[in-house]
Amino acid sequence: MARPTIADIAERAGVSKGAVSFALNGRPGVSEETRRRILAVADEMNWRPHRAARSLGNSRAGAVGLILPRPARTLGLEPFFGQIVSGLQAGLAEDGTALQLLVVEDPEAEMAAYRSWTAEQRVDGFVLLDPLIDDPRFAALEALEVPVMVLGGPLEDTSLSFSWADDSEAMHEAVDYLAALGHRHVVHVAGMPQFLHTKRRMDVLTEAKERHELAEVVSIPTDYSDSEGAVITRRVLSRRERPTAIVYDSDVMAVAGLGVALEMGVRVPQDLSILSFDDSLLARLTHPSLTALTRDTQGWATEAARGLLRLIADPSLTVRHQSSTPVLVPRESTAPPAGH
Amino acid sequence: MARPTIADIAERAGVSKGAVSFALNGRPGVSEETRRRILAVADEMNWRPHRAARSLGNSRAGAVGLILPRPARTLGLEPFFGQIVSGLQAGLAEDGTALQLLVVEDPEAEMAAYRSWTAEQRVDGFVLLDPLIDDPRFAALEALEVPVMVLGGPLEDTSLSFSWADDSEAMHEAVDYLAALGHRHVVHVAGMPQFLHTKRRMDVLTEAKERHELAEVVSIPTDYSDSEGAVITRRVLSRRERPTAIVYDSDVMAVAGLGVALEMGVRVPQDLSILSFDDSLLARLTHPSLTALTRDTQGWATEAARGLLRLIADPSLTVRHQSSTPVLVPRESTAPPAGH
DNA sequence: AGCTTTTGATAAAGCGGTTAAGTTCGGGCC
DNA sequence: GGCCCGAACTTAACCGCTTTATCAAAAGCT
Repeated sequence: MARPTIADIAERAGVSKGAVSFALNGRPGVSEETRRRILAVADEMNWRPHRAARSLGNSRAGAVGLILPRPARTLGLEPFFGQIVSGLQAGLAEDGTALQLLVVEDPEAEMAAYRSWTAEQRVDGFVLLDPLIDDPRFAALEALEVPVMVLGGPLEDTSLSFSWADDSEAMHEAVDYLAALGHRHVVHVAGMPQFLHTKRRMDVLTEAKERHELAEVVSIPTDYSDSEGAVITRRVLSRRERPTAIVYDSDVMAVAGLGVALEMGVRVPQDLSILSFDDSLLARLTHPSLTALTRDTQGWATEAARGLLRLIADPSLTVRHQSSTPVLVPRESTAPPAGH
Repeated sequence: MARPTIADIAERAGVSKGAVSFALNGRPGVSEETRRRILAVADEMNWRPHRAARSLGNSRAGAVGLILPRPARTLGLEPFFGQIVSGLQAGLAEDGTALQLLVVEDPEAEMAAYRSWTAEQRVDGFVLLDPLIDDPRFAALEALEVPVMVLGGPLEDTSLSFSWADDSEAMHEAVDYLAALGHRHVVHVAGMPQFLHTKRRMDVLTEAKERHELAEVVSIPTDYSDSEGAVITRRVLSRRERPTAIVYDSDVMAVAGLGVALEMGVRVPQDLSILSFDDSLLARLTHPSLTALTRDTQGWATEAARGLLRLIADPSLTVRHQSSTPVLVPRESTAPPAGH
């Protein structure tokens, strides 16, 4: 038989459609006995709710959107995305909510997608990655009045919910560690400067210079690509006065940087310490393996997903969640500088 | 104003709901003039079709499912998935179709998801990864009568559509190359033996032994993890008679293997050639960089997505598409064996 | 002119659920 | 006994869009 509908069940169980709906959704209006009978029939007929029909009725799409404004290839390159996606997925699955993915090429397309998915009621909410400084998306999304969970923060001047990890604290830990090892010349190969977390990391570095009386501390922004990571590394290692330590904002760049060091005959960690502000298989597989700030990205995303579900259930909420601070995992790529 | 519906448009344009529907969907039943007027009104009111409502009517969900039976963390580890996902996405986006992702822990959950998503009409079709030998999913999916595009093949004894790349041919190229360099002892660190493509690669190797009169050729199956890759490598490099070349079925394992070689003081490529049957950033970032069989994974997925869309439009079709064969890209990790 | 087609539009019936608003009925209470 | 009430169901409207049946008017044909 084709898909059974609640009408079929109703007929078979000898009750009305309404009663079936009550029974199946566990709400009052039917006796326990009737409920059991209806459930038995539904089960026997192998009934499943029709998503679209349900959505039409109660205006819940049963899905949330993740829109990534990145060149499509980065998705395959940055392990970060895979972890985020599977983490979100795990959190949403608890509720039977689906994750809809869209990769777009530019910010305009991203905004257009938020608008159309909202208008089409395709999703019940969005997850937003990489909040920017003065992010124009915030106001637009607030105007759309759609539940949004931002992965990053903390955010001010917005009613959007967010889940953040304390990058500043983590960066402190990293710099303190390098300073304790005796490093005085540190370069920070940063990510995109418009990203909120990039800025926060850079700020910590500036401040650390005074605190630890470091001789040199520079943050150099990049686009996160391995090639820029390599270029910058080559440049700073070519200067008369080399840094003795480099902090990279992603493991991809750190690995690229390590490659440049080897290529230039700079020994790691004897001549140069390398620290990655992002951990993944990549950081563990290299030789020497990379000291990294590690965190449970997947768990973070799962938490965020749960928050978003709460938000969808009660849009008046504002969820502000702090996940665990990244932790320094020392590996082989860091050591005291030569002559220390 | 809240979401405008076609009823609002109809009222404003002074026509019936039906006429509006005809006009918006570009089908006959309204005059050109009326159509333009209706479209103008719709545009002005910023109307968007309500997905659920549309789906209810014509039973198209406007989404396809990708269900991954993997431990969630692999998603973040294997660049392969990111490329597949973004590739599929690109193909589906051309049609406004969405991609729904689900990561499940085991094959039972996978099958359950196929069933429930089909029953709930949540998706119009599925993309299937990693076809197995005598894959039990095929029959189940055929029984569900839902459009399916398998990434892999070629498949026999099934009506499912597939898009494949010629692994055998690629493996031939790899082995021929190693043989030409003078290698006689080759180890193949394979993937999961139940995977169709793993088997095909292993078969080629067996056959190549005779063709090239190689002294030793073994395929050792693994679970694709970096740790197994490392363990196997350590084992074969510890034997009295070492292989002079190792072919890895994934770049993650190849990188892990490279690490073991370095750790054991085995020089690459002087003492050992390493070839990866999978290319990504990973293979390029290591030192030495890895010779790899490379292919346009993303493009492959995009093609497959298009095929699936055709299939959804006309379920009587069977799409059998062959994408380009992986190509050998020599890098620094391969060379003639010592003393050759 | 008289009749059949074609064209352009309408009204209404779903699609498969949810839900507000009845309807029945048995029981408790005065 | 009459009245009121809550529990257990039923009815029917509705969600937004598609589609079929219907119809009036214009156009085509002999």
